[in-house]
Amino acid sequence: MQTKDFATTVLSWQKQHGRHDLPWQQPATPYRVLVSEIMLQQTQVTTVIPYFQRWMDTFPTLETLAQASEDEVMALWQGLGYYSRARNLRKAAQYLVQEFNGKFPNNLDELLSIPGVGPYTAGAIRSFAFNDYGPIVDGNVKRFFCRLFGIEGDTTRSAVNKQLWNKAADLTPSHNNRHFAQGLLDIGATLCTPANPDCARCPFRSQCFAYKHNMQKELPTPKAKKKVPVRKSHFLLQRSGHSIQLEKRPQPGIWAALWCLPELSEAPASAQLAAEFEHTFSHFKMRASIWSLSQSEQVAEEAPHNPQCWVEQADVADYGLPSPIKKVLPKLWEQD
DNA sequence: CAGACGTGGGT
DNA sequence: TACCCAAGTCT
Repeated sequence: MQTKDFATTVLSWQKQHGRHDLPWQQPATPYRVLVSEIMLQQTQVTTVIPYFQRWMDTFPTLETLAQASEDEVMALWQGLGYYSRARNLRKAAQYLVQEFNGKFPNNLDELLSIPGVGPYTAGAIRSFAFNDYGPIVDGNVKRFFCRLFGIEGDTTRSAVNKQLWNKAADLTPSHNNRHFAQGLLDIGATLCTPANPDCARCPFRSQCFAYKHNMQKELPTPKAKKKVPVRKSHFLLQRSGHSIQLEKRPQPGIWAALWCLPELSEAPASAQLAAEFEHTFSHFKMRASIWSLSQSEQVAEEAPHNPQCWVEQADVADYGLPSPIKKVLPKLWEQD
């Protein structure tokens, strides 16, 4: 298929059936595109929308973000996951203000030098913000291309990945990139879905390898699934009046830079079990116990390596907490 | 290269 | 329920 034919079909479909009312599309300024693309990494559109709105209300410009504290940023990002994105987004704003005088570069190499911006996001910024040639390969495009062209094999393998990027580079037009990129994503997100793709409405049906060979379920090649290990975690509940003790999580590691109950290396000798929870991450399952010490034992703690603080119940919302911790907090406040 | 890195929606 | 996996990047 020729580049022009492919692009023409995508653009035509996009105009009629694509998404035109996503919050970050109007207006698609470089800053708004950057924020949305970082938020959308491995995260669904419906989850991102309220976070994006709150973010823009709080940090309307690159400069306001560059001046924000890490804690402010983490508090706004709490619940969205992959928190390095939030730390990097703040660094990105500072970097762009310092090194580029707050004006976004539009070439690939300089975009790739921005913290948290990889090949996909760099291409997305070029396409969405500058309407320039900017090939993108994300999960949607991978799925669409693997089916359309009959590309087999684990898409995380470098050879397969390279093949997909070469396809994208070839098929991406030199005009109308904003609508082309959106069309590519929308075809993947609304037609060429992981389960039960809507082939009947697909403009590429007649050329699709997977449709022709009835291999929609086999393509893209499913990843080998690994089972996640279980790790035991212990947290310390210390209360004083209406306040609770929090500790800033170290970096690197899970929940880095969030505030959390202090984590212990093992269960305390004489302590009361205040609560338990299980939380499954992408790569392990946490089985957590929360321990409260009696009044007399409360001071007996080693010098903390991480910042600690006491927070009033009413002020907890100002702190970025891990989701399962935030969920268990009401149960903890009820206790004596 | 393989693993770390979160959470919630959809089936 | 359990499992897949989402507009990926960094180390």
